Amino acid sequence: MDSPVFNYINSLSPIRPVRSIPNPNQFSSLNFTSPPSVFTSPHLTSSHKESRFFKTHNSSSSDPTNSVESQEDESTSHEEVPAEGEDTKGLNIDDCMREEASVETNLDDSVASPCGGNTTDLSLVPYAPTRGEDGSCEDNGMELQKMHDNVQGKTETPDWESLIADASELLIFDSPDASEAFRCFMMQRASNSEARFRNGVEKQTMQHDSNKEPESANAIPYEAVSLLHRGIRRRCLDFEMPGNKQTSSENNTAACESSSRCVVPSIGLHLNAILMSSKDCKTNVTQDYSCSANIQVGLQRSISTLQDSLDQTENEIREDADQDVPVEPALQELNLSSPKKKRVKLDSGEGESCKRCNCKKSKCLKLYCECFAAGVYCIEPCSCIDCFNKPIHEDVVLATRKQIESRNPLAFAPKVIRNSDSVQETGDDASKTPASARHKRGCNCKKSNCLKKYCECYQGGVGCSINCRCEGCKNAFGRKDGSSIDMEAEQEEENETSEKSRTAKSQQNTEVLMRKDMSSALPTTPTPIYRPELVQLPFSSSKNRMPPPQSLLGGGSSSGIFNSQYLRKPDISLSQSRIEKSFETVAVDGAEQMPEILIHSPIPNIKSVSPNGKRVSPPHMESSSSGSILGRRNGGRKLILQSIPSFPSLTPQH
DNA sequence: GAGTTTGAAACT
DNA sequence: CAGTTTCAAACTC
Repeated sequence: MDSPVFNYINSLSPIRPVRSIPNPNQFSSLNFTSPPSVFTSPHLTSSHKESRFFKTHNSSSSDPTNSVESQEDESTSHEEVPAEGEDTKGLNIDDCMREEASVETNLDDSVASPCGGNTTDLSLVPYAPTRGEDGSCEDNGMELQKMHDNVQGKTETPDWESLIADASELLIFDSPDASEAFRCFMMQRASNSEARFRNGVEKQTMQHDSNKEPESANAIPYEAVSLLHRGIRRRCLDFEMPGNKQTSSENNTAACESSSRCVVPSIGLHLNAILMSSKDCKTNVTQDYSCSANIQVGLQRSISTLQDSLDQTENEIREDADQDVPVEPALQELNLSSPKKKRVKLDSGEGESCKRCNCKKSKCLKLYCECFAAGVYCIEPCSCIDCFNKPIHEDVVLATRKQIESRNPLAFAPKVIRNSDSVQETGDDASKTPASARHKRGCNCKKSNCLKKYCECYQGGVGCSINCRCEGCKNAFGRKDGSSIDMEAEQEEENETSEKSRTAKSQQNTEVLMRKDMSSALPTTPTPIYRPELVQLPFSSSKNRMPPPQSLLGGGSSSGIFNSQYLRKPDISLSQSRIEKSFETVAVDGAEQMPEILIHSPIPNIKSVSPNGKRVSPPHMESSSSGSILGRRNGGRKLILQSIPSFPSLTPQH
C-alpha cells in the first residue's frame, strides 16, 4: 500500500477507495487472495499456463473440494445460464464470464482491500505478487482495476490509453506472473466489458468509433481491446512461447525476453495487445469461439473495428522488421489457419494453452496426457476416454499428481526453460546458438533429427543442448552440437546426404533463412505458434510454450490462450513442501531496464541431465551461490532465478 | 479418418 | 539404471 505505484495510482484518480461490503453472493476477497495452482512444482519458464485456470480463482479457498461446485452453484444463480451438461461445464466461457463478473464486482467492491498488501514496493521488489501465480492476476489486476473503475465512474469515455500507459510505465513486469497479471487486468477489464456488454456495448463501441478516428491504432476502443483479450484469454493462454515475444518494436524487443522482467512501454502494451488480439483473433476468435457465441457477437464488431488499424499496424511492423521475412513453417501452420491440419494446436506448446488430449488408456492421469501434464483439467474439446482428469475426480488427480511429483518434482514444470543467451552450464555449445531457451531435460530423439514435433525441443521452439541425447540432431532452433545456424549449410554437406536428410534440409534452410533474417531484429527463439515478427508478448512468460508455445505458450509454455479449463486446485501440502523449489528463470536484457531483483532461488541450475547425457533426477535443492552465478552478467544479459511464491497465503493480506 | 511413426513416460 | 513397454501426439497416407 505504500508503494510508489499505489501512491501514483491514487494520485491519478480522484476517486477514493471504498471499503468493500461483503457480499455473500460474490466471491470473497479471500477467495481471490490465494490463487490456486496446480503447479506446485516450479514453473521454470512461465506462468502463462495459470491463465487457463482462471476459473478457479475462488477455489483457492481452504476447501478445495467444493470450489467447482460452488462456482457452478453460483453460476446457476446468474441470469442466462446456459444449459450445461457435464462436469466440465465450468469450463464454458459463460461460466467464466460469470465468474469474472463476480470477480469484477468483488474487485470493485474491495478497492481498498487486500491486493495492496502484496504489491509492496515495486521499485525494489520484483513485481511478482506473493500470492502465487494466479494471485498476480488478482493483485495487479485489482489495482489496475481500480484505476479503471475510478475512471469509469467519472468519465464517459475513459482514457484507457493514458491510464494503461501510466500503469505500464510504472509497473515493471519483472516476472511472467506480473506480465500475466497485467494481462489479467486486461481480462478483468474484459469481464467488465462483458458485464456491460449486453447493455451498452454497442453504444460504447460507437462512441469509441467516433472518438478513435484520429488516433489510429492507439485509439482502439478499450472495450474492443478488452474483448479481444478475452479472446486471448480463451485461446491464447501461452503468451510466452519461444520466440513469440518478438515484434519489430525495438524497445519491447530489448525489454521483453519471454518470461523475463519486462518494462512495458505504453505503446508496446497497445501494440502487443492489438497484435496479439489481431493474430489470435484472426485464427482463434473467429474459429474457436464457437463455444462463446455471446462473446463472439461482441468480438465481431470490436474486431472489425480494430481490424483496419491492426492490419495497418501489422503491415508497418512487418515492413519494419524485415521485408519478406519468411514465416516459419510451424508458425505458418498456426497463423495461416491451415485448414488441412487435422489438429492445429493453436495453443500447443509448453505453454500449452488449450490442450485437447486424446487419451484412451491413461485416464488422463499420466503425463502422457497433455492436459494432465499441463496441470489442467480436461475439457470438452478433449477426446479422452475414461477421463479422470476432471474436477469431480479431483482427489484422484491430486493424488496422482502427487505421486508423479514424488517421482519427479519437476514433472509438471514447463519443459522449456527460458533464459538468456547463454545456458548455465559452462561449455555448453548450445548456448552459442541463438536460441534463448533450452529444454529442461533435453530430448532423446533418434529418428526425427529433432526436426519434427516429436522432438520436445523443437516442439518447444528451442534448440537442442548438451542436455539432449538426440542423434543426428538438426534442430533448426539450434543443434545439440552447438553448431550455429550459419554453419548448418556447411555441416549439411558434411553430413549424410540421404534423401531423407535432403528433405529435412530444405525445411531447415527455410528456417535458417528465417532465423537469419530475424536474428537481427528478433534475437530470440522463434516460436512455431506465434509470428515473432508480429507478436510480441506483451508481458509474458510461457508456454509454455509455445510453439508451440509453451512457453508461451510457456513452456512452459503458456502462452496465451485463456482456455476455460479449470485450474486445478493447489495441492497445498505439496506446494508448501516445494516452496523453496519454486523458481523460474528470468532473462534480463540489460540491467538498466530494470532494477536488480533479489535472487532467492536456491537452485543454481536447472539441469536435470547428467553430463553424460543420461537422464537423471530432476534438480534438487542445493545451497550454493546460485544467485551469483545465474545473476551474473553474461553478454549484457542476466539470467536470474527468481523465486516465486509457490503457494499463496490463504489468509487475506492487507 | 485410419494407420504409422516417434519419443516421452512408465514400468520392470 | 538400463532395457522394455505403454502411451498418445505427430505425422503420413
